[in-house]
Amino acid sequence: MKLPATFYQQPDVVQISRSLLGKYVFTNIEGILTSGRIVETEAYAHINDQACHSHLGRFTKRTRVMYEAGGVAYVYLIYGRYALFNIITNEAGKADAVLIRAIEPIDGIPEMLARRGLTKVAANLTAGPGLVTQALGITTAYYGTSLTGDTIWIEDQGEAIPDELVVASPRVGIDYAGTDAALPWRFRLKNSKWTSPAK
DNA sequence: GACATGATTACCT
DNA sequence: GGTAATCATGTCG
Repeated sequence: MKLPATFYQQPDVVQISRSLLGKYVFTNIEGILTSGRIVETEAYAHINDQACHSHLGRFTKRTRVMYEAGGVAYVYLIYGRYALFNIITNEAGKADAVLIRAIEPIDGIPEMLARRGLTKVAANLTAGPGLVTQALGITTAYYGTSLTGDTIWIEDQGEAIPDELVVASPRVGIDYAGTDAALPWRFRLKNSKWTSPAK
């Protein structure tokens, strides 16, 4: 079941971030179908969150797509090397986002290995936001792609993650955000070997 | 138009 | 555990 636009347009980005655990992200890029079970996410809120790129209503070429209605991809390049994949949520103008940090590889594993330049499946295949995009074939060319189309989408396969399997902790790599860096907006599946190693 | 830097990862010691 | 790689974006002039 492909998640509909209404799922992404709910108002609470932290709640969406939490509920994306156990969902499946698919890409159909260059004729190759790949997918993975989402095991780690982070929430970024437009309001009261200095770590969010849209903080204080910044509206630039990069953040433009964040202001669209929930259900589009926000992809950008970090450190000149890695594309990071975010899902825009909330209604148009609210500019909330969820970063996909790690997945458990499911479909198209040989293709994901090839894209990563690896020969066998290991924990580092998709454990990290820059690695997920490499494995799935997502690049900045997919900036603004609708998640209700047939290129990148998310499916609910009926799996519900109980609260005791969810670990909430501070987000990674945003020390510059001051007190907001302590918000427990990173969600991981407990005991999953596919979550990212970064603290 | 110049310049500093980051939602990171890989490889070296 | 330390650090180099590498470039689009944002900020300042």
